[in-house]
Order: sequence, then structure tokens, then C-alpha cells
Amino acid sequence: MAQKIYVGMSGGVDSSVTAALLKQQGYDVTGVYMKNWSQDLPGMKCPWKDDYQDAKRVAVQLDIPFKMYDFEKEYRQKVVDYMVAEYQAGRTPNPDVMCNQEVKFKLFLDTALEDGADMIATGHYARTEGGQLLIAKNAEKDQTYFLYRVTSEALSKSLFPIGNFATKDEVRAIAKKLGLATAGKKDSQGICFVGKVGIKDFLLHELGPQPAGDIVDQKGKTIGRHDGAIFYTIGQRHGLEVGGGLPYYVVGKDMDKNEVYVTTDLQDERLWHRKLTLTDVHWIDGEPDFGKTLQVRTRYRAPLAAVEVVEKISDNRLNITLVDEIRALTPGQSAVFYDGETCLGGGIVI
RNA sequence: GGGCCCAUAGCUCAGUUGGUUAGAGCAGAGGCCUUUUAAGCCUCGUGUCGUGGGUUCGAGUCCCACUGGGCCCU
Repeated sequence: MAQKIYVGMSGGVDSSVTAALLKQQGYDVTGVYMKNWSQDLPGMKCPWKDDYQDAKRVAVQLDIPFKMYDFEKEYRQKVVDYMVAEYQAGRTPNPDVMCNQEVKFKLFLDTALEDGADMIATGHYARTEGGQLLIAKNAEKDQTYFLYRVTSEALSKSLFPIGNFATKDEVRAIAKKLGLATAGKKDSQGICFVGKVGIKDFLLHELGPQPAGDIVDQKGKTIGRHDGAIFYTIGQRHGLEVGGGLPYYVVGKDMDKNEVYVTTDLQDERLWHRKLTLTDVHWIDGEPDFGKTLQVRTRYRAPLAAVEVVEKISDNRLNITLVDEIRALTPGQSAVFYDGETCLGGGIVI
């Protein structure tokens, strides 16, 4: 009897092709639309209905059962509340990491299993093998950075067919060939409510206006005013509305003083880091061998950095030193470890 | 009181020996890229050239006065 696979279908091309491929391969496929957010926001209509329709249309084309899971409440708690709280604390969170950890590969997986599924599948650009997480064949589109907090158990029950394609064109070609309704659809952004609205407007909507404060340059001079320190992240250039010669980059902020620090000096030492401390460390397949030369990525699509020293502070906390300095290390973002093609896990930068 | 500088787009400034539609960077807007936030890349505008006179065929560019900044001197 064919294995029963529940495919998370977002209404995009990737997850549509995922379902199609698995069906072709003979699996017993069921499509599931996860409704995580449906609220309209000022200036933007939430596209969830369109996405749902697209996903359903494809399911009909593929002749597979289709259902919807409503995770709005949990998504709100686990992802949105976390995200807002982190911003308030002055950090820059990564909601999609949390979404994968808590919603897609926990809630969705558990719900699907309860409904009778043997495994789940998503349209992620990643591969998995024996409970391990591997980067996608298409390294440019690799999404393991968002998946490093998923457990080995969850991975062993997950399939990522898209991860085996070397290019996005191949994925689109399949969608086109099969005549899928989503073939020509533009790549979607991760979180619908920050997609078009922007994080600043979203936070304003959630938290209301923030207290203004000083913008201070590398000489200690106040060069302008910001409209809320929570809106700014390390390395950021635009949005400060401060002109005069060279671009200013955010190098830090003090939430108590409500000050944002900037520099025009690209070599400013506050913009470059070799040492970082991680918390909430999670290893997918157990603690790796730190004797090997590992690589770490501290921002999605940022270049990999070679790790020189790893010092364990406790089970879920460690210090690492890099071979070379990296730009704009940002508290709240994740540091994800790689050993060649294997994504090992990682932690949150503090 | 005297002397010397400066005042040009929101900001920092460039504007040749006076000559057609005054420019660069930064900021801002739009787009690309991107399942976080950013970086990055592409495109785009904007100005009573401090005010008032004068010289000249023609002045941001020369002269005078004034106003506002800065500096120096007894």
C-alpha cells in the first residue's frame, strides 16, 4: 500500500510541483493549505484566499484530496508574538525559523500524522536523508537556514522533492508542462503580512507609535532623530533619513537610552565581528564534532564563514570565534552551522 | 571697533579665466534580488544659486550694501 503523504501547499509553484511529483511517484498524496494568517492590514489585503484557491485548484488538477488546517491561533502565539517581543527587546528575530520549528514541522506534522499521514512534504529547497538536513542542489535557493531548528525525528518524516533540482527553471518547467494553475505565479514572500506592508508598518500596527530618540555617529555626535529604535537593525543603511556625504550604517542601539548608533566608516570595528555568543542552540543530529572545520551563516544568503574555535558554555549556549570577521552580526538572527552539505543546526546570536 | 572667510537641491559640498536647459554624493521615491530583518544592484526627480542693487550682450561666477554663520586682531 502506498505511503500516505500530506503536502503543505501554499498556493505557490514550489509546493504545487512538490505535490505533483509525489503523486507521479506513486504516493498517496493529500494537499493541505495551512491558514496561518488572514487578517487584512492597513494598506494591504491579506492574500490568503487567493493562495488557498490556487492550492485547491492545483489539488483538483492533480486529483488529490485537499483540506485546510487552521493554525491562526498558534501562528499568532508562536510566531507573531515571538517576533514582536523580540523587536521590543531590541533584537531582530527571524519569524520563518520559528514558523518552521513550531508550525510546519511540529503542529502541521503532528496534525497530519493524527489524520493518518505517514509523512509530510513541503516545497522547501532542502534535502533530507536519514534524519539529517542537507542543502538543496540549488545552493542559491537553499533554505536550510530557515530549517535548522527542525528536529531529526521531524525530518525523518519529511520530504523535500524540490531540493533535488539544480535550478528554479526546472521546477517552473514541470509546473508548465503539467499545466498547473500556479505555473506562472511569482515567488511568494514568507510571511504575508510583512510582505508588502513592511516590518515597520506591521510593528506600528501592533505596537503603535514609538518614542523618538537620538541617532549618534561614530564621533558621539547626535546627527538626527529616529522614530523608534525597535525599527532599526544592525547593518541597516536606509530609513534613517540622515544625509550628508557618506551613507550611514546602523552599528548598534541602546534600548534603555533609546539611541541608535551609526557610522560612515565601513571599517568601523562595531560593524565587524569575529566572536559571537549563541543561545538556544539546537543540533539536528546531536552535537557535531567541533574538531572539524565547520562553516557558519549568520544571515539568510550571507556568505559562509569558517569557524575557528567553538567553546561550549552550557548545553544550549556557546561561544564561537571565526577565522575572518563578518559584517553586521545581529542579535536575534540565527547562526547556522554547516559541514559541507550538511546543515548541523545552530543557535540565536546574542 | 577693524580685518578675513563662507552662504548653491532636505543634508554635505563641486561649480573652470563670467556664456546655452546649475552638478555630485547622502537622504527620499520606484524597481530588481529575497519565504526573516538587512546588504547589494538599476532607475528617478528636486533648486526664486542668502536678500537687494549695480557692471555686462550675458553673472552662481565681477562690484556695492544688507542679513545670517565662522574665524582673527587691538
